[in-house]
Amino acid sequence: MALLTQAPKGTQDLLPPKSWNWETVEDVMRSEAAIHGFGEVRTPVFEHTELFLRSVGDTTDVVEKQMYTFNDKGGRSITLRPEGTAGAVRAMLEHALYNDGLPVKLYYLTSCYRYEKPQAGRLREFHQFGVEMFGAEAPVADAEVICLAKSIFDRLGVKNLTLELNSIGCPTCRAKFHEALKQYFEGYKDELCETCLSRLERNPMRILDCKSPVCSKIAEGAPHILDYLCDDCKAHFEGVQSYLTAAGVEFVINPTIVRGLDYYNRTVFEFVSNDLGAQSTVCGGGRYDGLTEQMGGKAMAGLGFGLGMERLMLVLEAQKVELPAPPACEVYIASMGEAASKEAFRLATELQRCGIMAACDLCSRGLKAQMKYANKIGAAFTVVLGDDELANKKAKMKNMKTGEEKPISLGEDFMDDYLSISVAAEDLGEIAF
RNA sequence: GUGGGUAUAGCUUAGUUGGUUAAAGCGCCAGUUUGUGGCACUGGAGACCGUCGGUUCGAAUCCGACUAUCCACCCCA
Repeated sequence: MALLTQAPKGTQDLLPPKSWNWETVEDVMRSEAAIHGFGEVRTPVFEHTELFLRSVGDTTDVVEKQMYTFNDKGGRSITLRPEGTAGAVRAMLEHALYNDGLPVKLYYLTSCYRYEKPQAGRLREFHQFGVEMFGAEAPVADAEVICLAKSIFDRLGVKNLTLELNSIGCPTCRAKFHEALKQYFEGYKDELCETCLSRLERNPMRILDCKSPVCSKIAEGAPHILDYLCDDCKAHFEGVQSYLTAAGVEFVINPTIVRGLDYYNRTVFEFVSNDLGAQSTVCGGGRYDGLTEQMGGKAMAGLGFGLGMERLMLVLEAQKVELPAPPACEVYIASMGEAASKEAFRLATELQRCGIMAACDLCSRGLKAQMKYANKIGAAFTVVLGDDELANKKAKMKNMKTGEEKPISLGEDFMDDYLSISVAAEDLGEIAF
């Protein structure tokens, strides 16, 4: 029974008026993306499973245990996208967008799916705003992408976000670093937690990220990746920092940032908030220069980020950030009797055709109930229609804030009268549309 | 996947040591001189007390399992 009346675990319905807040935030994102020259890409919710194995990495947790994978009726292995980058890269390569000039700049606002145990800021269906840039190798590109995220937060008025920055080098310098890490942690084999012991062989960098007090204490003395960067990677990382500084963007270097998706190299970054629970990363991203080639396409530099919509909304809520109120009804046309009901509907329709938010009775309610309803939906004006008004082709338009009533024609002058009354009220500051 | 908290109207909650028709506020609907909202008053609808099973003469209340939800680990956005 609950199957029929309860949304699946880890999913959420988005309802008014909250959905209005989402629209507002999404509008800011679209607008900032456009300002920075990014165009929207919409890719399928599902892709061939192989795509994620190759891009995200077949030993990552995301791929190993969190994907919604199934066989379709044609026997293909299909997966609901667990993140946005893979599909965007695939689409970019498939349609050879690099022929349109470089860099290619794309953004998306989509749902993603991961089979995890839900908790604060972590759902099975969640939504990401993300951007991807291809064909730009210079450090300034990293800064541009980071600045785009930053400008979204700034425009929304989000406070207390820390930009944490790191470089995880290229495959060459990372190999040396892995060796150094292994040597260091081998010395603490008896003290490391169980998961970290298994990480020691597979991916020692992850130990740096462990939250257990013992491991993180040990990790404090571990070698820093930054000391192992090759000359090119070092120069690139310094370049990114200098461009960020030039743009006035503050950041802190956090050598423990380790992204859990295999495709990252060089620059990685996160925007973290104290207003969230354990899932404190609102936005995370970085560079993935080898990815296009690894996916069998043209070798191109690439970078981008994903920004969690649900987490951002949680931060906005926690910080009580003021967002614009949903648009309210401008005028409600009440009516008594069938003839008046038709006239009310006709007038409401006429107003709506002019882009004015108008409403009339749809529930056959009494006048008093209609007025109550008008008040409830925040109508700035009401017009009451009865037999007298129909006979005289004249009615009164009431300003719900001041209670003042002004005559309005029901004939050809209706729109003119309506506009002059509403504009006058707006000029007086009595209402605001 | 592992651990802990919670589960009573749409929402927020009360429910005494198990004891009749499970309560309140908000919200919703309708009235309070049959043509005017906000305020106030009156009334109404709305709950198989998460589900199943057990203990008992009797369970919202005690026990167990399951499910959902929240939080943390893990992982990440």
